[in-house]
Amino acid sequence: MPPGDVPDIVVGRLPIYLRALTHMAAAGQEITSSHELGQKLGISSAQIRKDLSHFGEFGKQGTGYRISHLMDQIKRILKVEREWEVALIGVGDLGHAVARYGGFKNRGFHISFLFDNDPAKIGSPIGELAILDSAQLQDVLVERAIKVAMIAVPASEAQKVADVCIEAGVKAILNYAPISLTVPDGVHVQHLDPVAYLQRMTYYL
Amino acid sequence: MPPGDVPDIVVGRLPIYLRALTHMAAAGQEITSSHELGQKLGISSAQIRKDLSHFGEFGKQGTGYRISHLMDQIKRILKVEREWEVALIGVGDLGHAVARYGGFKNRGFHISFLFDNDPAKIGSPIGELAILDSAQLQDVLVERAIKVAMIAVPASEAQKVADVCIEAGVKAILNYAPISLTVPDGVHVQHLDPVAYLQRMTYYL
DNA sequence: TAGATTGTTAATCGATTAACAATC
DNA sequence: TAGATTGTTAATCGATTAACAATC
Repeated sequence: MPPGDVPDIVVGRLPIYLRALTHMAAAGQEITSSHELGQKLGISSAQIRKDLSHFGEFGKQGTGYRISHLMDQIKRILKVEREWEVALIGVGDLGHAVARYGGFKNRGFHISFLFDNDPAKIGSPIGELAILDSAQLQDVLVERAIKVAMIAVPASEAQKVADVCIEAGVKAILNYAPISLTVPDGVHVQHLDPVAYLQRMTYYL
Repeated sequence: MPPGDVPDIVVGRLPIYLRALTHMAAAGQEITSSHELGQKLGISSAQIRKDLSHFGEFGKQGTGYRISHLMDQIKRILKVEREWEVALIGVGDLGHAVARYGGFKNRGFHISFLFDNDPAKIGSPIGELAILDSAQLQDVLVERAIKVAMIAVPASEAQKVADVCIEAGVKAILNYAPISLTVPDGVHVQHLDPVAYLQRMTYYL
């Protein structure tokens, strides 16, 4: 099935399904149903079946879904059955925490490079990685064919950093800076602005 | 306009508009139009006008929107013209970074309490706040009538912590743990799982 | 077999867009 | 005034849901 045929919003739910399935599997569960999964996530069972039907047939009538099989399939669809090398630009408090965050392991990503432009930080290690000079950013990204970057620099620098990444061939950017990045077609951005999510909830209070 | 009449997805865009307007204002700009704002955000001008029309009339034909006025109105709608006291539960690497994050200031939120269950951390300060014992969580939340919480504990504890928060009257939860929380009606949750956002992009690579 | 659950179709529901009168 | 842009209506587009035959 060609990517263009699947709505964005459906693709966006696949990681949620995968996350829930991972927890079920970790708890030793082997089989689930669209009904059970939907109840856990607050999504209708019909929607889950419809979403999955965009990509193939993964269940069995009367039984449901074998969790390990469905996980494998979703990983394949999302292209996270492999491990993507990720560059993290900006190693302040937040970037530091992201660099040490254990949650990328086994979910398709591995932070391979850290960059900062602060001379005091360049060369010092975080875990097993040394912080590289941002001046080398473009060269390293090109040479290592990095496609995925996370930006954790101040808002005032985020667009500039994004431009360099894109110029170097990066196609997916996770942006921690509280600013909307402008990118050309074919480059994907996701914004992780905690305040925006909080504001979205206070409306209802 | 009663909240029930406004689609969630519209409410979700207001913080994005507010963020973009804030940047324009910081750059000294005083007036904008739905067309300009839309272009910056990759959203159609019609959608922006339609979204805003759910809440009132904030612009002027032929001119556009006075940025400061529109910001005030959106802040009022989102209820962030005030400052919400927020409790942060879990002060590991990530929680630590969140606690030190300067980006909440002037956007409607203020971290007022830090909690952790690690005896080695309890009592030690981060900035101006001391880390409190999680055993006091429920009492403090009730006593101070806290409505907003951020959860940055390990996935295995997140649901338990959320349950305590909800029991204590919290109505909005920002969840950093990579797990889907189950909450009753009337309680709002937003999940900030960076890997889910990355996976959503790798589909297209 | 009887019960359960899938995958899919068609109907419903809701969101986005295009167009334009109103008006600054 | 002439040009620009809003707020709103109606049309279009797309997503969700309900229902059910297929089948494990």
